[in-house]
Amino acid sequence: MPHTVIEVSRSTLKRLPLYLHVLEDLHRQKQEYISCTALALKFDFGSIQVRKDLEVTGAEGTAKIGFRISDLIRNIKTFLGWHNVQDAFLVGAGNLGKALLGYRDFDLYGLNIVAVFDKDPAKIGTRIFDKEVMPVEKMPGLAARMHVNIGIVAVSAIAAQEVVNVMVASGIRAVWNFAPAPLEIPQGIILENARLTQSLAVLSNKLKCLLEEETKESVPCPM
Amino acid sequence: MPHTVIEVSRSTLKRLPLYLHVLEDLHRQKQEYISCTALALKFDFGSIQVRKDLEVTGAEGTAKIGFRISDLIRNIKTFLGWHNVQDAFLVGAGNLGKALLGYRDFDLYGLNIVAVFDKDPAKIGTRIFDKEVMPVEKMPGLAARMHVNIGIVAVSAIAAQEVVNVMVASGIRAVWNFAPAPLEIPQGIILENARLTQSLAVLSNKLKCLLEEETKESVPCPM
DNA sequence: TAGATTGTTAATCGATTAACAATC
DNA sequence: TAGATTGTTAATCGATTAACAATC
Repeated sequence: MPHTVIEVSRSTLKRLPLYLHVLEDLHRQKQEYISCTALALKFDFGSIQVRKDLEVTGAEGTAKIGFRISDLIRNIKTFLGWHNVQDAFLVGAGNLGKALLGYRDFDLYGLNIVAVFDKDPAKIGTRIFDKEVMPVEKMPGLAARMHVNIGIVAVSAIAAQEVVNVMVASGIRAVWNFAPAPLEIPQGIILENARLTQSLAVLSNKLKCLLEEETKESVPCPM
Repeated sequence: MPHTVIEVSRSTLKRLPLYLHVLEDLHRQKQEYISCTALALKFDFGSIQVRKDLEVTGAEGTAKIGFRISDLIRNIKTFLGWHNVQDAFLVGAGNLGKALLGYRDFDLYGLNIVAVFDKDPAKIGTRIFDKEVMPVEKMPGLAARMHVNIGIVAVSAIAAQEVVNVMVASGIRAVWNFAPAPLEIPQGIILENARLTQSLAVLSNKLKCLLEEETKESVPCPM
């Protein structure tokens, strides 16, 4: 049987964790089934979209009843690869790095930060959430030994490219970048930007529009 | 002259800060002009898209030369509303809250965190980056007095809805949410989710695909 | 002038939405 | 049975890409 390529849009991929959060919540409340219609009510998009999205994970529902919540959770997690927890290296022991280390739920999302690195000699050797901060030079050796695939960049924009270069040289396959800088990576390495300023840009523009509308008695904002 | 509505896609809005980062970098290096072609090289999308995006900000270039960098920076910032810095309240003095407070560049992006709130009595009264943590109950009074429009939610998923309710009651117009929970807000209030798990989902799925490709000798990943 | 680049209009592509038969 | 919901195919909508004239 030929394994067909499942084409998934970035948009769908981004909505799946939203469903997951709600589903896990309902699961804790001992609810067993949910329909797309009911699930869609939690969001500002329709039930057809929810059904389409769930379809890609291979979830199957029953007419009139809906989907078994435990099945959906399992399907989404498997689809995202969150069942096999991946080890990750974090570079940057600043405020953001600390926040990421302190986020206890990452293991639920398939991520396990196993080591922290920094360039600052003052930080090296200190412990953050029970993890020792190590010099960046130690990354290549450790990456190879521990078979780590994911690297998290939590340094300044200026330092980011250099960090990524070390990561790539260390054999890291996927980079999660929190620095507000465009990074250059070789073909075959995955780069995902978690840029806060993108989200802030959307917020700012909408707010600007809203405030202008009020003061200037101008045209309505497209919201 | 009739003020026409400028329809801007969310995608364009999200790319604008990317351009801005690069442009500010070039500006620091005293470069004066740049063409769309040159700017596009920094990203994994084409020059036509860059030109289209810049168009919405009202930027004007000259053939053969390109765009004046200082003009572009001004146009983008104005378009996003980042020239008029907005005051914001931050709720949640945990690790993420601290990281956000410590991010010194927010004022460049039109955001100025003026106060921090928390529910935890142990945190109230302490100082983080020179800002005193106050009880959430004080928010409504302060919001009205200080005319604060933006509220930043940096609390757990369970506490998030409650926090937003207080924000809305306080007269907050735009909510920037970092909690992994779908929030209900009344019409007319802006909600923007900065969810890390969305970004992580994309990364995880790509990595899963990459790793499966290697082991199973299966079909290539759509990257 | 020649060639690169802008500005704008048209074509393509993909994602969202709608429609409807099948099913429990 | 009737009605709600799934699963799937078709239509619409919007964003990206291409094409090309205008311009410096």
